[in-house]
Amino acid sequence: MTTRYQAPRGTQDVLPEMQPYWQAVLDQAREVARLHGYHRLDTPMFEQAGVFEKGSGDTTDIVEKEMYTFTDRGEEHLALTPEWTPASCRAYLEHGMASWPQPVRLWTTHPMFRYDRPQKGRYRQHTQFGCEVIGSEDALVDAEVIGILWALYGRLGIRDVVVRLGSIDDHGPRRDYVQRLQDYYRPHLEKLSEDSKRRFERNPLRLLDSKDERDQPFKDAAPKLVDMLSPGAQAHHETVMAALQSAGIAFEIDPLLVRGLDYYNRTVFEIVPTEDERAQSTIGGGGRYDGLIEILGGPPTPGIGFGSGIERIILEMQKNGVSFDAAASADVYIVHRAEGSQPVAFRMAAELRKRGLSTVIGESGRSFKAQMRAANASGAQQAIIIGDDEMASGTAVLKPLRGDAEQRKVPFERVAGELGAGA
RNA sequence: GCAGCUGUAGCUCAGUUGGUUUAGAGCGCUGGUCUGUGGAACCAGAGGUCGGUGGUUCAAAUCCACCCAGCUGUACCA
Repeated sequence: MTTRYQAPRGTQDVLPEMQPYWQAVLDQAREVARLHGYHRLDTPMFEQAGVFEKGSGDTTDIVEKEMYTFTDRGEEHLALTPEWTPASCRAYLEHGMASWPQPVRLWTTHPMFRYDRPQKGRYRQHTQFGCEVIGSEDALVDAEVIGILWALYGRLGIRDVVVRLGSIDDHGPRRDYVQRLQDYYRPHLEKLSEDSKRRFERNPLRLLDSKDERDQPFKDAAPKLVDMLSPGAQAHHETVMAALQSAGIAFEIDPLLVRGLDYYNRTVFEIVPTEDERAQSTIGGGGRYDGLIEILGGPPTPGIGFGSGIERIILEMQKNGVSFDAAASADVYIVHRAEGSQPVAFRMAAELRKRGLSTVIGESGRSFKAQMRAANASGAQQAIIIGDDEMASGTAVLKPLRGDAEQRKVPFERVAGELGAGA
């Protein structure tokens, strides 16, 4: 018994029946990006690991526990892309995009790799639609990228989603806030969950994000960052909200929204289904990262962007009842069974394809009945029948498979012209 | 990472308190009834070491242990 191979844990095959969903998402993503004036950028599947270790932050879960890293034969320390933002910033610096007209608006669809526990909507390899705007600190750009996702989901038939919006201020003022937060929690430290005790030291902001029962009593009275933003961040936040409001984008302020990446400042957001309480239901999320380019060795340069998981978008589409008719696998199906019919069928198929008709040739050895069944199942509009009589007379039978039209005889050399003309 | 649930043909599932040698059904697939005409019907066939390994037993799909995979929640995140 040979072992049966299977797709690696957390990866999946996208079967033909699912391709219409992918095609729809990819098409609409491209269109929405175009409508907003974004340029496509593709980056490699893997990068020097430092891009993420420095860029994403080496205490983040993504880098600490989830990154696929490896050393190649040349002793280079590499990582499969776990998120796109640092990669796009690396490309921005490497290609001197600072000398392009600012800001630079970029988009992509890119596979992402994270070594975490697979579940529905959570995979070790998934694909994200991502947009980044580098070189602008305008709050209107924050609203713009949120608007891109909003437009995309709307075009794909996804209803009942809401933007969760927050601001986590700039890095400087945030230090003061974190101090206050720790002062608040310090007396209660013993009563907190184990996770939260750890958070207290390593990432105090996440204290507010806890879902543990024991931590709930302390959350309400805790100081909220959105209530004490620095003047600059406050004005920025208000501009974003006003813009979203004017565009009719449904959002709610989430004072507890803290995202897992170190580089975020000011605007952070997620888009979630209104009704769905699942842990991994977020379909898109992002935020501002004004310090990131500098961390990667560039000049101070503001930026903002998001990622949205295509697999999760498709799950939402299905929940919203979006479906696609099974596509016909051919326009024309050639049924043939006669001495010497193979070259005739083969050549006829080539002629038809030249005229743009997708054409499939039946299996030479099978009975007429079997081939006709296959022709019907293919969804083809027309069957072409070539048997002994046809070979003798040099004419093929054209049999419409869908309408009421009668079948007719057409000389071999005119078949492609007859069918192609109507196409 | 932690906790729980699940695992029998390609798919959806039956399988009685462990006990008849070749483990079943529907759908799908292939073929036939109809060696030249699809959609319907009928008939037949192929396809499973019952997730894997080891153990208990005269006997395991059924009981036990471990492993693998999927799902659910949680930590995180898209």
